[in-house]
Amino acid sequence: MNAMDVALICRALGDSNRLQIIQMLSDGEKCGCKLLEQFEITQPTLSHHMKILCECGLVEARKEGKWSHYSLNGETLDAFRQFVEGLCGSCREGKCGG
Amino acid sequence: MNAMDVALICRALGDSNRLQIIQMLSDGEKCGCKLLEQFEITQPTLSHHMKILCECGLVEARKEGKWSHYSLNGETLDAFRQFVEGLCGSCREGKCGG
DNA sequence: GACTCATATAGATGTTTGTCAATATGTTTT
DNA sequence: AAAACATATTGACAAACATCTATATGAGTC
Repeated sequence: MNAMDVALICRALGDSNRLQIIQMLSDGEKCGCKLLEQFEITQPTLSHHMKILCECGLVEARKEGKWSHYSLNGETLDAFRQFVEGLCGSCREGKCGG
Repeated sequence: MNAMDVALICRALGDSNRLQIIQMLSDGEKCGCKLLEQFEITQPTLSHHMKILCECGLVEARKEGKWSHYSLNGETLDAFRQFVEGLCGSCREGKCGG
């Protein structure tokens, strides 16, 4: 995963609503209407957020009839985790402050 | 670390220049002028980016004479890593797609 | 004290972004 | 077929943002 992919993911996670969506999805697949219930946003806004989350690869959409089921993409998430761990690894070598 | 802190960090990392700065700092403390050399941006712009990185807690500034030395804040970074790992953990329990 | 260097702040500007209302698409139900 | 439901798209708009120029602050040097 290159730096541009990471930046894209971070930009996606940089919105509180989207971060909350990710947290909800970490508990398992959810359909759009279930997600919508938890927010004070309109349906088009949720749709917009889901598009951004899908485009950066964090979320996958599964169409089933009129429903869209969203779930985390474990591979992307894991690659992202590895990137963050890489940064932390340097700290353990004493290269960071604190 | 609560969700708002994480969102703030992600917003900071969501800019390619700032992400690159973080990567450079993961190799050890650097002063502002050294960082500036690596980018095609003006000094005020770098200063702005450093402020954002400091405000979210990812970076610490150490003043020494006329120089500012910047380094990663290992604690914040580690807390952030833990948050991301938490999301991944759910995936390992089979709650994610892919 | 004047000059240079490193950094910060202020103000301006064009771009991106989060949001909404309106509408479209496609599916299920009656 | 019509109505209801879930989602996506379009267009508009205000707020946030990245960037610049100009200027200020403050430290070292001549």
